[in-house]
Amino acid sequence: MKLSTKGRYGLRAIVDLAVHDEEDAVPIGSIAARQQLSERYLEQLMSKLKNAGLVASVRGAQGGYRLAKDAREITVGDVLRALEGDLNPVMCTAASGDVCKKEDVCVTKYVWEKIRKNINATVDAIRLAELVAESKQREKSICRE
Amino acid sequence: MKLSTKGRYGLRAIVDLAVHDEEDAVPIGSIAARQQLSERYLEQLMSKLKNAGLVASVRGAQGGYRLAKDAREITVGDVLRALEGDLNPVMCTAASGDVCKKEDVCVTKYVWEKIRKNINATVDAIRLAELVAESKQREKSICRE
DNA sequence: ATATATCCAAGTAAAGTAGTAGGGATTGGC
DNA sequence: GCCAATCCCTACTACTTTACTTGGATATAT
Repeated sequence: MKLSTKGRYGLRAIVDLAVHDEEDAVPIGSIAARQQLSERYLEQLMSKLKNAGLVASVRGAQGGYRLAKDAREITVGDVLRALEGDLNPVMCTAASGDVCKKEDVCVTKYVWEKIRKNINATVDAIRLAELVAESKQREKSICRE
Repeated sequence: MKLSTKGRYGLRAIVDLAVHDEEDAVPIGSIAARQQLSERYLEQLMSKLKNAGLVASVRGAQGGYRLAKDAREITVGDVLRALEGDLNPVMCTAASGDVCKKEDVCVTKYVWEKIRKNINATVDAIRLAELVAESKQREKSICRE
């Protein structure tokens, strides 16, 4: 019942990107340096975020990434699902594909369904913009001295 | 972000035990047969439930397991934590041990904390007795013909 | 051109999962 | 007392997943 590094690193990365998303595109290298992540690994995570339409890339020199939409329009749920796949504690409640055959007999399904809904509602209620605001706030308070 | 078979099988097993918990202790073999689980594997799960004080064992012939307390006093949270350990999406919010050093800088911690609280609140709100009642209900409706 | 970037596809060591296997300890019924 | 049923405990193992690393190809500002 753990989130993998994909979700953990990836969320930190997109928050970092959003914080530094001004005129210029933000290269992976600078995010990796600030967040102390492997550059090559982060590359793969950004690729997932791009495929999900959350970030856009600018290739070539002076290239990098920027948010594909406003930080207020991106939820933590969007980010985590892009990185981790379905946020679903057990497969038998999965939206897609092979559903459990014993579903009318199985009482525990009710439990998994409830957990699934709660997790998704929780992460969908948090917007990237909130984390960005909080992050900028902290940065400021550290630099005040 | 998946629950392992420990949690999935174990919850089914303790519900089954609770349903059949009358005069006699219920042996692992009969639970395994009804739930179609490996007897030897289930043994390990029952051992965890026992260590957590949720079930009690009766050794020797005609032995088996029974609930250590009333099904109304056992929550799904108790069961899942006994089987899976902390229901915690990331370690840095763990109650015990090595806490993340960057906790005052890290905005994502807020997210993990929120998920953790929600998951635990969800599973703590479901009592074993509810699942037992539901399970008996279904059994009855199947046997009615 | 060249340096700076993203992009794409494999490969890999370490850890975790889902069991299996072997044997020991208890106890009810004969 | 003996046997069968049962729980108990520890190890082992095949498989899968994770968390990267590696090697290169492609695009573009200067």
